[in-house]
Amino acid sequence: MAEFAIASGISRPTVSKYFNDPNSVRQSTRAQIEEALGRFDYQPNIYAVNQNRQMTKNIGIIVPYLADPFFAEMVRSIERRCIDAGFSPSLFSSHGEQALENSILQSLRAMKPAGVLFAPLGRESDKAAIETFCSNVPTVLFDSNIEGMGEAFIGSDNHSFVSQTVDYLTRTGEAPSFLEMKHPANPNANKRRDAYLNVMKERQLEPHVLSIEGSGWGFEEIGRQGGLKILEEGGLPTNTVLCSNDRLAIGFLSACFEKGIKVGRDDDCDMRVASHDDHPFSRFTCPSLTTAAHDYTSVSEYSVEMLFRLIDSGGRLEKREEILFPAKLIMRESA
Amino acid sequence: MAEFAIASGISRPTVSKYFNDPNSVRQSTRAQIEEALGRFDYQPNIYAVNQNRQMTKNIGIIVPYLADPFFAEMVRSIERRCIDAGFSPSLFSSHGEQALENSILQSLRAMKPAGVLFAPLGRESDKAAIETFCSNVPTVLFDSNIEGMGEAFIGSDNHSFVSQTVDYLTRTGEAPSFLEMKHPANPNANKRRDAYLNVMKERQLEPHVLSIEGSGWGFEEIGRQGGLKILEEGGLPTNTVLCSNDRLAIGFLSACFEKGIKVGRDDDCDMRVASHDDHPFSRFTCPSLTTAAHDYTSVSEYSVEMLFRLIDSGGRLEKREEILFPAKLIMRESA
DNA sequence: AGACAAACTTTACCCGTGTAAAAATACATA
DNA sequence: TATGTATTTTTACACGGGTAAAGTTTGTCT
Repeated sequence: MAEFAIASGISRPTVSKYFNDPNSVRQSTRAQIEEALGRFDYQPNIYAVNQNRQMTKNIGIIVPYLADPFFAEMVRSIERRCIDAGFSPSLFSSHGEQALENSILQSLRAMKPAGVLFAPLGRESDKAAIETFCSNVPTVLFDSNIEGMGEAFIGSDNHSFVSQTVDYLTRTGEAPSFLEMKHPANPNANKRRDAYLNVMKERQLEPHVLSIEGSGWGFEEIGRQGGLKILEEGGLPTNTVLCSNDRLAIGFLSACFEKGIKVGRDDDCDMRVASHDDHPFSRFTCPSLTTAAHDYTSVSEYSVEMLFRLIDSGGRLEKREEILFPAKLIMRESA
Repeated sequence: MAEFAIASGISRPTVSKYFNDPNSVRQSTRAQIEEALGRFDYQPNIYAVNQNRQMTKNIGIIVPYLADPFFAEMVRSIERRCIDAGFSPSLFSSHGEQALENSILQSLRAMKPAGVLFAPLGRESDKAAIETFCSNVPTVLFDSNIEGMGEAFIGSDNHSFVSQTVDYLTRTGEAPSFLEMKHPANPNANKRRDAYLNVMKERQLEPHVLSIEGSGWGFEEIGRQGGLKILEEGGLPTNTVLCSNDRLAIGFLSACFEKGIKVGRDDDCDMRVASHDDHPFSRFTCPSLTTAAHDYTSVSEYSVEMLFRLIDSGGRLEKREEILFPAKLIMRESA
């Protein structure tokens, strides 16, 4: 940088100031530096910069399972917003493993990021490790809430998802049974089951929860296996099934297909299936999946904005904020 | 580190040596340091470390489109291997955009990584930018080859994919037409078309290439739209369709379903559909998709190993290596 | 026990940038 | 043109650890 400063005819501290914020120097100075930047291809050493800056311009993004296109889409949107705001996002996936989540937390702490956007594993998370992390690094949780951790949580309103699907299904046919994993990895699943029970009670309908076995993040296979078992045992109490999430539904639809059960809302169909999330593939299932869509845009936009607010206010919020976005019903062919 | 050194009773240079390689110090010294590490939670400042080390322990991973579960799976495997070897992987997705790919290349250069595993966008890539990058950073290309760039390329043998599916389909029924995007983003698509034409010629069969419109990375939607158009125009020359890749096939299957065309290998089916990649969701399509599987494990394992070899040999290989792994036919219900 | 190599300590300097303080200069306004 | 303020220059130190050189200690082998 010293060399470059000489070459540009500007002092090193001023050049340093320029790189921290091009607008902090006089217009003529800026032009002079940028002219020199055109001649030489100097760029500051990020390690030296980050060592000395009181705070880095890095933002950590942690998702529980990147092979799920839902998170991949989320990440795309979040990354873009971070870059546009002049931050450097670093992406990490826990790949469904607690050990990996913890080690990400540790290496992220070493990165001294300005802030972190964190979608935890959920049930599999090491609460103590997360609590320690959140007390040291400004963190906004998204997608999966863990009570009291992080300075804010941005997610979707599970009750809104379920009430819309239940109401729609009930209005257009038989009331739905609810298909879920017995031990779901993601806490949203529990909220959705509770919402289902509440909504059914309010509507004075009899709830039927179908809990299937399986663990991990291979939801499609779990949905398929569980679906096959239920269909073979003939244990379906209604002709309408509401799945906890789309990936489970994708597996369930494939089980129905294997068993020759026709899914859809036409008269000649045996069963209706609906679900939640608006997974990127749900439009391409056979039949296409009726579902409740996340407000992807709002969740990612608001998560990032909340993090920026948190960073601006020095890493602490007066009180923990929780913001939930409602779902939007997407009517397709499966129900 | 000075404080920690005093606390542990070991000199700072020795502690520094320990962190670079715990085995480089005497066993008793190591034990003493690790005992102190248990009492204090000191960890070296990664920025200071990386500023001074001649080479960082970072490895960059770039994929063209993270919302494609194929790449997400690949990344999982690659990350794990890097971590196990003591490196810190940094993941980037170009999200299908050339501008993003270029900016990733730039920020990666600033990270001075020990090496980079790079799956380029392909047709959309800025060849000049990539060439500059590769000449400055030890790079191994994977998935998509760009002639002459990087020190090595690890990928799948497209001819093996296509010859296996074509032979299987021909052996068990009508010879396939080939469905592809007219302007595919990924160079593998061109190789697959050429392989199809070659194989058909060798077998003395008449080839039929169905090129559909569409650009970008939303392959499912492209496959669906193109499929609908073809089916409506009745332009299908055979009752067997081989898709260039699974995502296209997923879209095509959904078009078939919409049009009431029964896909499968039973006598009452109208059409057979097969494809390539063994996409994580191809098992859950309706019907499940017959496809040729990537050797995910070998490709990721070998890519990482090749990169380590490249790093060990100082960033240059005697000659550029290209290694292709054959496919494995996965017979399911669609053909 | 003696000899020798391996490992460690001490000392000192380096990396490339942020940042503070004081002095000097540029610009804007009346 | 004088005055005040915004910028820049100069100077100096800090960050946290890599690494080299010289001297000292430890360990191993005969």
